[in-house]
Amino acid sequence: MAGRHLGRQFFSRYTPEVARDLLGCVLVRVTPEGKRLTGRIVEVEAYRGADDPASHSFRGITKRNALMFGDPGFAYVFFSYGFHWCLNFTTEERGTPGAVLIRALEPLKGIREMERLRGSTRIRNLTSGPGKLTKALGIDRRMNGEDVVTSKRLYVLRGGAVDSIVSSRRIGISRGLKQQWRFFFEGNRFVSRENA
DNA sequence: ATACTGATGGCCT
DNA sequence: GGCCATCAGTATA
Repeated sequence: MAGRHLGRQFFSRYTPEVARDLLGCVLVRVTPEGKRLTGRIVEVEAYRGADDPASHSFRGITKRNALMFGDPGFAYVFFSYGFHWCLNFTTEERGTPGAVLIRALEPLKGIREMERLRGSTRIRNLTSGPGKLTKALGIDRRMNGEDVVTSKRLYVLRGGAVDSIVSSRRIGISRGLKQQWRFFFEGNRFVSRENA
């Protein structure tokens, strides 16, 4: 393992396990202007394949979801509700679909730049949702397919201390309600919402 | 505090 | 043509 960088093998596991282990890790985004923006991951959701009706990959491979079927450790960025981008990291071995949606961050560094990109100075509102955090980090379709294991502009550092973890149903879906595949830090003020 | 709604694009049936 | 892995604003309490 090279330093604190998350490696390929970290992502090459059962998706809910990867999701839980991503909590507390630090997401790093280096913008085209060279600004380094970082945030601690405090809320995630796991999505799998044929066993998960809420997943984009439930019905098999398509042009959009192909990354979920490929190698682990890549960014899967999709466009949501006509407005927002959502950031995921692919998981599981090649051929087994999976991805972890990054739902909320606790801003650490580059907060001034995040405020600018986000058009808001309310820190609690900066990255407390999947669409908010992509805007704050300047992430859009250009990051789709980025190899997070080798990238210099989008990667993840192993976390330190871990708080108390809670799980719940996933947010904003109507199927796959039985899986408790949303994980977040209990009581963290940057989580998008406490209950589901 | 919670509830509803409009905006808006792409994917899938 | 219907359905979203969302957010901000407005309305009601």
